[in-house]
Amino acid sequence: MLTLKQIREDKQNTIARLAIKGVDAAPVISRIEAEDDRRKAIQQRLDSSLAEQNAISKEIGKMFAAGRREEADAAKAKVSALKEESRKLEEELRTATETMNSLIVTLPNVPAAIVPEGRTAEDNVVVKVTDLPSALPEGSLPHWELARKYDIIDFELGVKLTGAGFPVYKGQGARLQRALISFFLDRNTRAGYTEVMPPLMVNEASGFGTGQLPDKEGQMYHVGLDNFYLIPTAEVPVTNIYRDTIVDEQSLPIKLTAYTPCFRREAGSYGKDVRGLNRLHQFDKVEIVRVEHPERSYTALDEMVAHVESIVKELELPYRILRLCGGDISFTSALTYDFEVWSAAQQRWLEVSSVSNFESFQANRLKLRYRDANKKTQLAHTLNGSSLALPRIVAALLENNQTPDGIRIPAALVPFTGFDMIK
RNA sequence: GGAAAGAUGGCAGAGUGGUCGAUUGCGGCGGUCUUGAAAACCGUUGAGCUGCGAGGCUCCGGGGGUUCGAAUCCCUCUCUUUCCGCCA
Repeated sequence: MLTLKQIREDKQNTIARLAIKGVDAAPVISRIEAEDDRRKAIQQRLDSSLAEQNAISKEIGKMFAAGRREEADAAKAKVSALKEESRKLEEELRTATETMNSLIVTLPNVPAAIVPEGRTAEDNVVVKVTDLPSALPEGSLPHWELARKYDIIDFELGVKLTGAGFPVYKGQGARLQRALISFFLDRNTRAGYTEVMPPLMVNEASGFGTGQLPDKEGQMYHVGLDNFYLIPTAEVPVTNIYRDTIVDEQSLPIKLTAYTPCFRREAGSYGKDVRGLNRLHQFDKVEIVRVEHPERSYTALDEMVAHVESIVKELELPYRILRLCGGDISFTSALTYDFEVWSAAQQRWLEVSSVSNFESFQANRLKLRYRDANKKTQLAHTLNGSSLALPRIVAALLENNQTPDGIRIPAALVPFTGFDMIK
């Protein structure tokens, strides 16, 4: 969520830039300001009432000690009256605060200056694109047919065990999954990210911390008996490590990487988008997360993009990098780069990574702060990105590398798979 | 799953109804001493809201209650530890 300070002190700029996300923030901000003014006024009245109650209560203690019982009884009556008043004020304060907060959380993060205008994915800016390979030979297959041909991914078996979107990886297919996970973690730790292995279920507080709750409740699997949620991404447990914490300025940047399965209900998805590995309910992903000093978060974002790019290159996949436009960027992000790899058989781009700077938007909700040189606490900046998500990488590898002799494994991956062809 | 004990500041650990946002120790920071360091000594050291400021308010696991007054009493939830049971 945005900070009140940001909204009030940088009002015109906030309104102007939120317009890039297609949001008319002016009316909401006016209401926030009014509610905040009301809140402050009530709080002042409440505080002075409480201060008086505290003072009198202390006096009462002394009166009793001195045996002045009648004076004490009179004072008691006075505090009772004040208490009645403060109960009402507390109620008013609560409603004012709740109203204000419920308005603030409707505002998305302010996009960075270089976020392009636009409403749909069509308006995203292609920052970089590699050459596309020449068309695949006659008789080339999409990955779901290759998966069957080589018996490496069994979608029907997953339906039997669980349901659609829960594939079973077999033989070289299973080994390829494990190899990719190891490969990604290896490259991330080499780049200075510390590996963590977090829980795959989180409590409500963590869901709120990264903003999945309350809005996207329906997108997560919920374990009712214990009130836990299956994580939709490692971002949730890993970022929540820093919920309600104050870190030393010297400890920044904090760089973490985690492999986890991800669980998503994906309610409402259908058609070609969900074919094969394109969209699953359970999939594997390696994530990178950074906690940064505000002055360095955009440098960090560039580093992360360069890092992810280097991995995609090692996999020898054609790719492009997009800077998302105002309409396509997520609610919480200030600037996002998407990586897409080319699926030769499907003739379409597949998103495999999304790298974002949230500035202090997430940190404000998390209460993630650092102590600066003046010992003041400041909100840190958070960033994260996929490095990388497996299914669509696998889809592209299978399709792009198919040969009459089998599917070729890129050289960088061979040490991890232990084979160079899927046959 | 059953039983018992517990949750206090970065950590350890006092505090069972009033002057306690909290004794003390460790750690951290600043200083004295020293060529430098260590030791010793002195000082300082939680967070949030509000106010130009002085200051005021809130927070002792979460929520609720009793009381003029709650870290302290009551209810409830969560978690931790120990014992028993079960178990990869």
